[in-house]
Amino acid sequence: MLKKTPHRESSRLSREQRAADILKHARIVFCEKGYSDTLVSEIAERAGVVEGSVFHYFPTKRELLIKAVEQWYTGLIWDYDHRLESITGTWNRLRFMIWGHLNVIHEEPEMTKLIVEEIRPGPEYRNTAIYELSRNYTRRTLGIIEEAVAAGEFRPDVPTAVVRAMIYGGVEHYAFGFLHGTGDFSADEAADTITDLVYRGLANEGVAQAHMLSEPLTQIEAGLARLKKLTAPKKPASK
Amino acid sequence: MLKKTPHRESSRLSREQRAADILKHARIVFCEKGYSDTLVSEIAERAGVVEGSVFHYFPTKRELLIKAVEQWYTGLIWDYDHRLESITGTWNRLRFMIWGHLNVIHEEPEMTKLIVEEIRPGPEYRNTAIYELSRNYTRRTLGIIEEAVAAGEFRPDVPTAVVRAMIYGGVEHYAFGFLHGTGDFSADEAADTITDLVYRGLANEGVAQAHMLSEPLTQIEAGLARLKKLTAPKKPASK
Amino acid sequence: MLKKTPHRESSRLSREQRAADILKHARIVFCEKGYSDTLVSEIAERAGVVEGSVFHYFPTKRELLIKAVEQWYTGLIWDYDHRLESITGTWNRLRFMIWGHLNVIHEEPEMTKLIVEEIRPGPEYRNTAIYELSRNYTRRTLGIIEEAVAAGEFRPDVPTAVVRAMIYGGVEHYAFGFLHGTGDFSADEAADTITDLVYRGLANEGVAQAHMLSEPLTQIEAGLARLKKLTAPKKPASK
Amino acid sequence: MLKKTPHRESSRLSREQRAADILKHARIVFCEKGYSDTLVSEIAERAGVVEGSVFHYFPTKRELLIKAVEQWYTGLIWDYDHRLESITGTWNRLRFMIWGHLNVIHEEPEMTKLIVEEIRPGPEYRNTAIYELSRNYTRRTLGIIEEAVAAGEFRPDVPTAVVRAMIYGGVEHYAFGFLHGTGDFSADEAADTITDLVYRGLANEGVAQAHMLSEPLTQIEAGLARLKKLTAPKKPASK
DNA sequence: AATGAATGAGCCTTCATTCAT
DNA sequence: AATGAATGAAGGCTCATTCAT
Repeated sequence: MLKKTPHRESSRLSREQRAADILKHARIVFCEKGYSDTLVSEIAERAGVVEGSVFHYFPTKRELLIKAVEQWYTGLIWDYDHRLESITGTWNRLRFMIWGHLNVIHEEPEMTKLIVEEIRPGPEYRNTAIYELSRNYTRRTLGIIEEAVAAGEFRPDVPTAVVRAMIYGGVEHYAFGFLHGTGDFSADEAADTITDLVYRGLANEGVAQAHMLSEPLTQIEAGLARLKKLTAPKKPASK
Repeated sequence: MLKKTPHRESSRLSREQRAADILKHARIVFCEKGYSDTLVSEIAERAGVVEGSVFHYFPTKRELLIKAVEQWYTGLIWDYDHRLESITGTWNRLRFMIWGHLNVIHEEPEMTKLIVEEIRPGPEYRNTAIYELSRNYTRRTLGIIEEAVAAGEFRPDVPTAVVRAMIYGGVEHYAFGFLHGTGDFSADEAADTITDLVYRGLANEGVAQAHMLSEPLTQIEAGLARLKKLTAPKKPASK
Repeated sequence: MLKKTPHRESSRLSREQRAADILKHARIVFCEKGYSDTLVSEIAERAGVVEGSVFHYFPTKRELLIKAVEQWYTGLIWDYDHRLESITGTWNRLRFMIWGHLNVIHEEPEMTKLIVEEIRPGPEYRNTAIYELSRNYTRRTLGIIEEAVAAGEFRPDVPTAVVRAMIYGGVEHYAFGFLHGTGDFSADEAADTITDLVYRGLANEGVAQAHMLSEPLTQIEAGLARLKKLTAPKKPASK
Repeated sequence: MLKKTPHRESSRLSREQRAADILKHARIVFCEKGYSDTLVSEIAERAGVVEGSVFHYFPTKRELLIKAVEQWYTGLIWDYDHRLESITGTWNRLRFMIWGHLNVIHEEPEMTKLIVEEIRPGPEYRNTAIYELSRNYTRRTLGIIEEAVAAGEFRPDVPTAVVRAMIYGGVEHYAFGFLHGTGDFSADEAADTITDLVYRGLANEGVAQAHMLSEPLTQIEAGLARLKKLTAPKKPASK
């Protein structure tokens, strides 16, 4: 109750800590209310600072949104990217990419909506780290396909850009109802179905039979890998 | 208390004509500026009526948007639906559906953006004629696939909902860059590629043998699937 | 289904009937919604005419309100005024006036609110038939008091204007909570209490005892009169 | 997107000072024009701030009205309440309460109208500080009466709620004409008359004998009351 | 007499952003 | 670095009333 305390009692934080704090609360509020229903004043309030302070760290509300999502997305991509490394086999790797996307949508629908409906359509999307990260990440999918083509597992004339569009577009379209509060879906089941469809659509008929035989085996492999994960130490590196 | 001088010079139109007129101009302005940058006053001005008159016919700006898009969309669907009738053969019919979607995006990118970015994410989408029309229309695609399945042309276990998602989601994802001012695409070429991919993914050839060969493994698969169920529910990737 | 029917099928009514019809519906809507929440368009709709027609009969919405209330009020006053005639004795007549006011409030709270909160505070109140009717009616109360003064039953120096204010103001104040949805009251009990209080306040102490003795007797008289009403033919004259 | 140039020349005030300032000017304008003829923009202008600033402090125009009146009313009640303390004697204290009410109406008719015609009928009245203050204040009047009853100065069976209604309702009804620009009144004379009337109505003198004399009749009275109950409930006068 | 399309003035309200302190 | 009072441009929406037909 010392009257001399300058400004409030807000514990002195370093510039980075304060910014991160604001970012964290911004993300929460944006998720709860959506971009345009979010008031900067509410973010400020929850972060324990005044409105003006938010603008010290972030020039505009929009920038705040982008940075908040970027921060989250960076950790996410890093995580998934890392987990991909330990997976082998075209089918399994493809499935992981597809499952990952489905799973993020399922676990973090609000963040997904923010990206899909706010960030992406925005004019500045292409200058965003989200765009860059997302490009790099989906390129993994292309890489998997290209390797399969090189190995003769997939047809040599696969139109990779279209395939990528069908995978990611298909996943998002499939999950649209869930994102808008209608129904639910299983990421695992959907991942299996989609992977299968894609795999069949791309498979080289010349070697199709052999690979189709190996398909079930790779699934067993994948299942065992997941089981192994459960017995190993929990989440070794999360963000 | 306030005296009004109605009528000015604007010709007296019937309710329907006036409403249609306003709708037409609304569509133009919404396309040019997007929903939130559109002023009702500008729509009124272009339609040659005062702002109040717009609200005489449409209770809110949002309703005006929906009705304007609905009017356009109804004509569009009618047109495409009609053209489908004269096309025969699974591949051709499938291609027409895919090409149609690509073509609309290509020819009317602003209307597409309005639907994809404004109408669809809106809370009232499901009560919209657009939703209904669009459902009926995409059901044609399912119909084509189901008929091909019945005829033995496609595999019997095709997951139609996923296929539809991949077709329409794929198309929209593919055209995303174009919609946002980056690059262009050929509706015809893309239609060919996508149709091909889908057709191959669903076609029946060579599947029989593979299935017979893989049969002994299905029991192991089933067991693994049960294990997967047990490991999956625990949010593996939620930050 | 004859296409030639001019205008709608609205049965041709005489000017008076049409006006009365509009008035009736106006009263209903005004009661349901209050003055400012009532739309002229709704009155028109319920009366089966178009908006413009309402303004053929009544120059403004306000005038419509006043006329609607006047019509109702005229019948009401006529009714009560008529019933007063058959009542004798200062206490009984006073009680009837008080009970009447309480009873109207209790039976027609919406109309009461309209008069108290919309009509009376309005600038044109004094030019209203409601004002005139109401003045004439409350003058009955003054008459009763003056007669009692002349008869020596009440003190000679009774300030009649103040008494009237206390009676009517008191009744309205007492019923205020009920009018606004809080609680209820019994018109009969309140009438007894208020009449008693007024009577005592005005009674001539010189003859107080005698009259106080006769009080209970006049109540008996009144009660018998009411019982008689029940056995007689129902509502002989109700506008 | 829009650049603003804040501050102009208006001196920077503390939140409380600015709010109080706006409140003061709001009260003035509301009194001059009445609630609905008051423009928020005018209040802002007089207070030397922009319209938006008013809404920075008060969420709605209505809230502004309520707060403005509350501020005034609080001071008023405090003042009168304080002055009551130094007055002794039932008659004197009663008269002060009555005179006070009359006096406020006479000195601040606009504020009175605001309360009586805008605040009280409003749906939020019961959650208002005005309601609370007013309740507490009029309870003083009840206190005076109850003390007089306890002291044997007033009859033991005084119906306090009805008396309060008659006092306050009577005062307001009496002053109605003045409030609406017709005539004037003397707070002092009216206070005397009303106090006298009330006092006589409640005083104990001569009552004892009358009651003793009338005792045998009370049983008949009670019986009749029961009969009355049976006849009353049937809407006797509802048109 | 009846219609009903058209009016139009202006209200209340929003909220990201600024900058003197 | 942090504050927080002040901005201000505009925007959607209302609805009684008019008058050519």
